[in-house]
Amino acid sequence: MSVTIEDISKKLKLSTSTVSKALNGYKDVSEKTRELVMGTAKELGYHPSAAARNLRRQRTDKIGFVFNNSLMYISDYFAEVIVGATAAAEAVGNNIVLYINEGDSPDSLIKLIRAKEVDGFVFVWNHVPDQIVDMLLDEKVPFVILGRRVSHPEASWIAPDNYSGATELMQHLLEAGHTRIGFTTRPSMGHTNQDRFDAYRDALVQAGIEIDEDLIVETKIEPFSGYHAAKKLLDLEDRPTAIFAFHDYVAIDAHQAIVERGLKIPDDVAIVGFDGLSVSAFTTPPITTVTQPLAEIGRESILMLLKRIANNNLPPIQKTLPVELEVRLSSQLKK
Amino acid sequence: MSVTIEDISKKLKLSTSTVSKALNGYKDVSEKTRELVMGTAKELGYHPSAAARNLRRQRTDKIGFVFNNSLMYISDYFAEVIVGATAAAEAVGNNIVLYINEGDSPDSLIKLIRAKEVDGFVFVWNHVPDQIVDMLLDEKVPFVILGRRVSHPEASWIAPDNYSGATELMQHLLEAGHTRIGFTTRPSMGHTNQDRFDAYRDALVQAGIEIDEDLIVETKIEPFSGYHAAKKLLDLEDRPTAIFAFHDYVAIDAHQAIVERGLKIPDDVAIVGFDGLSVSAFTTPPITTVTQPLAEIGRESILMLLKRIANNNLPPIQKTLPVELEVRLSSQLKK
DNA sequence: TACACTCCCGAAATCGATTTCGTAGCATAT
DNA sequence: ATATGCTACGAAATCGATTTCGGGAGTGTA
Repeated sequence: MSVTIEDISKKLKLSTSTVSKALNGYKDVSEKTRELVMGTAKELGYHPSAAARNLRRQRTDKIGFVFNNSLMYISDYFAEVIVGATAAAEAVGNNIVLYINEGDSPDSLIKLIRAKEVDGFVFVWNHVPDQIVDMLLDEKVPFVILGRRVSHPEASWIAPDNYSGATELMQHLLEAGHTRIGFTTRPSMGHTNQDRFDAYRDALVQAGIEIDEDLIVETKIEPFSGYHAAKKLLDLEDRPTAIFAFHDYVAIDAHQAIVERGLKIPDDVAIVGFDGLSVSAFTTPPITTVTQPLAEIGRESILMLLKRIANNNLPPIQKTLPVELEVRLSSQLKK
Repeated sequence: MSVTIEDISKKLKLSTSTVSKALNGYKDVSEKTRELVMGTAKELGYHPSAAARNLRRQRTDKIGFVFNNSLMYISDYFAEVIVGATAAAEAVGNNIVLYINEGDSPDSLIKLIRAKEVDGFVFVWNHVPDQIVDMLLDEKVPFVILGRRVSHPEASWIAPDNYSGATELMQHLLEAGHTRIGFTTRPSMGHTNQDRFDAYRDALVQAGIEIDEDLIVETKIEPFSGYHAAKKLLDLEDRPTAIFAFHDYVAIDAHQAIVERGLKIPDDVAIVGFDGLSVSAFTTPPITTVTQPLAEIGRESILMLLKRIANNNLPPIQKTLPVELEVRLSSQLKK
């Protein structure tokens, strides 16, 4: 049996009320008793039962981190985010509970909410369906969406500045003299994809280059999808001299396709990715990308969520974080 | 206010006892009332309060997953493990709570134990100090160490078969005709390192090749450490024709050093890694490695832990999992 | 009729903390 | 002397479930 508050109270011949108040910094406890209580608490190795606290205070000091199975494909993204988030949470005595949840069924989420397993959620998702956002707002559960902005005006989110990142990438490619730039996209245009595509299109238009629909190819969210997309681009009669893969993993796939064709990177085809996954630095040549402050995003998501937990009636917080162009060999200037 | 068991009992004019028993499958409830209770529970959207259950049942159905900061360096290892583990845990209604904890101070662990935040721990650590193992055994907390075997006979662990994996790697290199094989090691020899090194040494001895101490170089657990180690090897007068990096990240570092020297992989220097991190497939050429069934390790660690939670007096479980040699271009046969 | 035995159900204790409210004891003001 | 205020503490309610124990109603047996 573990040490409870009662053990302390009996030993000191005090009431449990007083002991609890002494431990929790209430003012109606004399300095002398407080020291006594603190002392014996440490001496006995007392730590309050989480369950009892949770039940009484109706909060858990736990935060749910919700992933979907794409976790495995973005593991280093995840790892950095989680490190930042965990540190921020632990600093204020909170813990992080992991959930893997596919977006299509809100049932298990509802269960978590009803059971009060956590005080709030951070979604590290490619896509949080509107249905779920509505449900969460309905249930008045504090939540923050990480890595992706959503349309609902009442939702809080924190996301990288995809548009300006993609603009920098395009600027970089245009300055290098590329005029035919391929773009890989996703079948369903989420905001992330849309923003990066908008930047692609706008940059071309501003440079006076006409959009060639042939240069825009679809990739699915599955292995080798970027590989096939790149092949399609390389098969074009008027082959692009650069490929803007909208995600580092797609860039790595494309890299492979290019190498297999016997083409040189960046001389024959330059390639750039997005998101700053660490793997993009390990290819030969390493791939130019746009990096995000991942640990900071993780940290910030926790801080945002804690604010909402403290007061869920605050206006939603929506943050766009600056990104940074990281030029690597895969897109070196043409001479 | 959320729906409690009392709401159901009032609506049906039953006692809370009966409602609880109906929901939890007790036999002393008639089939009729059970259906009634189940029905209105669903109708009202009832889910039992986690805190109340935990308090009364003295268990949380939560498992603590403890990492240290190296998490960032082994993110895809982590990701696969966690996916397997989470799936296994959710299948039996358990959840996973993440903790990042440096091995040196057991204080925060003690707090978690005393507060009964979780029912047990899985340590995904490079190194769990004996001090902590002893403490956990003392406190009778169920725990499993993942990815690394430990000396203490009472500890449960699950780890890859490092010795036979490294043996296969060495066999592969020896068959390719290599006789001078460099090995990168760690300053403090843990079991993992030791097993891989033993296999290295034994394979050489069996092949009648003398151990050359110059070919064994140290790496620290920090970025670029493998890079420097490889350079040291390449600087030798009688340069090795192959490098056995004891970890994929070290292999990637070494890869870079070799490329910078203008040497060709595998013609001038072959290279092999260990652990099957997915990044090792993305280099050019991709790096030969030994893969582990990571998702299974994650899953298995949960099952082992659950057994210990059910009965912590069981004899410890210690599992070695088979690994698989994955030959890639970085060590292709010499002609 | 008496007794034993099942089948269902409810009262109440319990898990371990937090928090409200009341008050004894003492000092100070009127 | 009475009123007022302040400090420091304790009694008891409370959070929401689980679980033990006891017993009424109904059936079967001697």
